[in-house]
Amino acid sequence: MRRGGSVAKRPVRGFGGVALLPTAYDVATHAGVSQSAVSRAFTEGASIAPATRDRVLKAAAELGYRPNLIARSLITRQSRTIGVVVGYLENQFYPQLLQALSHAFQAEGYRLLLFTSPPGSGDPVVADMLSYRVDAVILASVMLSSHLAEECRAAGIPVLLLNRKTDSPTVSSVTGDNEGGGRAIANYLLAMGHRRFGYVAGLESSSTSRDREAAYRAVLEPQGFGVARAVGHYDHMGAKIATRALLASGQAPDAIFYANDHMAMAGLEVARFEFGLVPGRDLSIVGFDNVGAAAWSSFDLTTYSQPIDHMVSMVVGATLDQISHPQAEPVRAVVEGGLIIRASTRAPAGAPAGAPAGAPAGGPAARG
Amino acid sequence: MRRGGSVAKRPVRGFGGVALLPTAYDVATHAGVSQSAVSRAFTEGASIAPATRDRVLKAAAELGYRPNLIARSLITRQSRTIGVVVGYLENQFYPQLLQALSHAFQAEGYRLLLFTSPPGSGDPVVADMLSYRVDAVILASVMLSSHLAEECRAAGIPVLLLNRKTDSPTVSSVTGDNEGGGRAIANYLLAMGHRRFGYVAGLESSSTSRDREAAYRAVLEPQGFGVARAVGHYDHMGAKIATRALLASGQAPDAIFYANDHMAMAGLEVARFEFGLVPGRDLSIVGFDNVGAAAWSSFDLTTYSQPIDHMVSMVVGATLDQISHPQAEPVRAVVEGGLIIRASTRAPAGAPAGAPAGAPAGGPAARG
DNA sequence: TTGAAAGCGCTACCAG
DNA sequence: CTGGTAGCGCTTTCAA
Repeated sequence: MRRGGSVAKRPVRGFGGVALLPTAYDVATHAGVSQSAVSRAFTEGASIAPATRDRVLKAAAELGYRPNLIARSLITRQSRTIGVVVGYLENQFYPQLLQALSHAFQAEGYRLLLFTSPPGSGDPVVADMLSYRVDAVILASVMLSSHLAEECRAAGIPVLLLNRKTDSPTVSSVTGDNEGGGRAIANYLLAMGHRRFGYVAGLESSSTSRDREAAYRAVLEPQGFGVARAVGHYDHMGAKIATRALLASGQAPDAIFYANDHMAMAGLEVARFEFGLVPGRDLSIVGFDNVGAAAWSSFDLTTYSQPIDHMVSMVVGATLDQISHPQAEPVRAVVEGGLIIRASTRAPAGAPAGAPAGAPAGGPAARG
Repeated sequence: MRRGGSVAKRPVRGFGGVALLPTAYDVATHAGVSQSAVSRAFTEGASIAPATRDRVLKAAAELGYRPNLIARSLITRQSRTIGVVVGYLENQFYPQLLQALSHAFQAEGYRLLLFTSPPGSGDPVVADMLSYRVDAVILASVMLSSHLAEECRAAGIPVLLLNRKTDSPTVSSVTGDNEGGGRAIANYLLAMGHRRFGYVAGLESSSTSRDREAAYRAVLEPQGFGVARAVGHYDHMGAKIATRALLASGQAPDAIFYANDHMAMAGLEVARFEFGLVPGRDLSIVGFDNVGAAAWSSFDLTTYSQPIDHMVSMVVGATLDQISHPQAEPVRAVVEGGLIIRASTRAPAGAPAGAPAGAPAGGPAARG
């Protein structure tokens, strides 16, 4: 006997005074069918007569019933929940990514369980994603300890890295085209006549920053050009400090590539407001990501785009694949972007610095 | 008999080839205790002998066992999950809020289930938070249909509005001090000698925008000053268009208050780059929120702060209260901010426009 | 302090 | 197509 057995129009109040939601059992009684029938009525493609179904749905609506996804998860062993770990949301790229991820997964019937890694605490907080039985884990811009990766693997939970790579062969990753971007930027700056180059790294530990820098140098150094270098820690203030160091040096670079737009915007401000330089005339500043604010007139930043929608659709696809085929090979996708030329870089002789922005070149592509 | 009855060192592989995680039952067998004992070992303050507990924990570690929170939720009727609905993350205020919320709730042992409302689709997506049995719902910057609010109430799920109010007496809310901010801004602009005022609203439907405007007008209009007005739709481009309309008019305002920083930054760009005006000299521009970028040198924006940490700790406290005392009165907290004076507003005669930024005045406070 | 047993609300498998 | 029945993995009585 359940709760005194009576069926109420509205959620029954339990003995503690807390509201109890109606269950499939209540609906069944109300509709005069079995509890199984109620389950079927709410299961896509289940074998149930339309009439029965309608009767159940009507009863459910009257009682304000909704299937309890917790109970469903317990038996289906699918929580329809994706654990997402993001680091810092200051860099606009990540909120944009998060929003796109959320929409894309919602469209597939999944929800995001959000985990932010507070400064110090790495794994411990993240680790209990496993207790929540998320169907997959997506790590955007966070260190993944190999221990956690191993635990996820052991638990059969797919791990996907977004905008980050790892050496571990068991985890999939989706990144922008760091190599292509670094090369494109170097070539473009060379073509614009620059000869003194700088690079502001994100974090030394970041594969993303390293890959961009390596590709940039791979173009410049063979031609005999050195690259002045500073570390901006992916941070607004850090990038300002790095820029000051670069610009205050004897042979200050007149072309600086930043590991991302977030830092490039900070650098541009230092050049403009502290050194009185005009970006696009006295020096060129280039970022990476093409975040929304890069297009604002305060920055008008030349950058290499990371097409968020493509990256997200790629990672969603890979995630769903990994969920349905746990033994599938991990994916390592590189999504091409394109050089977006704006006013922060020197224009070719004869053209005004503030020339119209170029369209992104190239589309998405997966590469081995 | 479970799964053939054998206990493995590592997660057993089920028949479908999918990894099955060890259960409390497996751990019990391995440790030579009952399954109840395993449960107790993982329950804070349960009655269990230290020796037993250690034995269980050791066995659990060997098997890689983690309690299944889904199963726990089913019986405790607490998912330890908070549903958070955010609208658009372009405005940096919301990522900041989200990050702070996430950290604060994580510290209390709760996780955030993220729901973003795709343009168009309002309730439907959000509605299945109820199916996920979230312990509470926090709505930041999203319309709450009274229908959904009612459903939550019926389900006994507390609803909290963050940075937004409603007329419904059953939902709690935590907002910044829109009235105090609007007044402070008006008084400050008056004191700086402005006589032609403008306001750029967010959305007409937004209580936040309306409250700020009303307070602003309540100071200005009794003194005989009108307020030119445009709607920026809380959007970068919308704010630019609104600003153009204001500045192109015959009697253009020389002091414009924007419903938030996100729009104020756009407006400042229009004034500076399209109208050749120098903010802080030719006109004053004021925002609301004090987002991170407001302090960047490109904007150096005078604004009224919404102290995120205080708002978040307030909403977390209220949420936990509502969860543990479902019949508690809804909270309506207003968190005071302070006027942050930067270079985007005209300085008093004699002082340079780019005077050092002032410190926020006043601290947090809850008011009825 | 401990183990056995009874569910939480649901899905999935049976017969019918 | 339908109703019964057996669990999913856990917490929580209840006796011992």
